[in-house]
Amino acid sequence: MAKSIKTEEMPALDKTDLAILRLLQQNARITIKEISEKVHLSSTPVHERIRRMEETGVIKQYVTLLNGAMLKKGLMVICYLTLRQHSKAAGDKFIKTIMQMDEVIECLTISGQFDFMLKVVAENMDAYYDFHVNRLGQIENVGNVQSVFVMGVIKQSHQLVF
Amino acid sequence: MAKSIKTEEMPALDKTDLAILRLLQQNARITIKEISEKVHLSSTPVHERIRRMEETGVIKQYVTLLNGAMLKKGLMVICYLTLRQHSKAAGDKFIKTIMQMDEVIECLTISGQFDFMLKVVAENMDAYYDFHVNRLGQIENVGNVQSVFVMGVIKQSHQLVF
DNA sequence: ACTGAAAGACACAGACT
DNA sequence: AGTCTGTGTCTTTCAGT
Repeated sequence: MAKSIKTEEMPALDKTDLAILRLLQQNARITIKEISEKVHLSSTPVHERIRRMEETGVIKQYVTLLNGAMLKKGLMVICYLTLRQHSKAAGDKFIKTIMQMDEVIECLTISGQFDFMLKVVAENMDAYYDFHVNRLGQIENVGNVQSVFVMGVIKQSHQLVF
Repeated sequence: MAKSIKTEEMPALDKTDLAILRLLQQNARITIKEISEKVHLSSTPVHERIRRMEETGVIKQYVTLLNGAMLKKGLMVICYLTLRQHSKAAGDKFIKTIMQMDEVIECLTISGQFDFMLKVVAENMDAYYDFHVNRLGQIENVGNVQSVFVMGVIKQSHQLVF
């Protein structure tokens, strides 16, 4: 008999797993040896636990965060928009287009008066204006668009395990 | 004699630096050896370039992205708020409080009708309600608060170098 | 599920071009 | 600014508890 359907397969993480995740969250390039010392285990079980968490999908990705201002990506804009029609096909087409846009580093579907929230990076205001008019504006089915400019980044954490 | 003051020290990144960043962005745990092979260099200059980019701050941090749904952090909320007074002291006090709140994984100062945009993670709606009333609501100087619920994450990229 | 040992791979520093 | 080479350290596998 089949097990009950779950949205996410839960691999039952223990305290050691969470301790390992806490360390990896803060520094993805930490060595397994250093983790082992901090969680008071030899490197073998730490290695195996990380491998398991990568496989089950608890660990999604190891990424490097870069300084936008030093890479000509100093402007960040939050961009809200509605679609004119909300059919599955229309939504999928919009999503497919957004996925290919490198400047769009985040896209969320949200509650409220707008359908989507985009986080867009650009070199400056001219570049953003170009994106707004010539790239967003070219997508069919896009209704209202509203831009909110980010004046400062106070906090940016990626820690889901405290 | 002192050098002229710059907001960001520009280390003049060349194509090789950008290629290295592109690889590190996608996988922070990639080995230097593997990078060297892909950029057609020996490991010594790659090692030195990475060290320099870490030091100058182009590389900010290596982080591990985890699956929120598997860690009882399935709910994401965008929370907008205004402060009642906008003095430097009042703002700093608010920021200090936000910094200590683990559930707040992002905080931006924004243009428009609100002062701040917060990204908050919670286990479920009850937990978020508790955060809203007992944690945010307890901070003095907070004026209007508006919550927008994230229904789906379409895209989440951290790539500033394409 | 863990330890400890051992082999292989890698990082890192030095000498040199 | 790069290659090559050596040494020490880390990863990864395996036998054993």
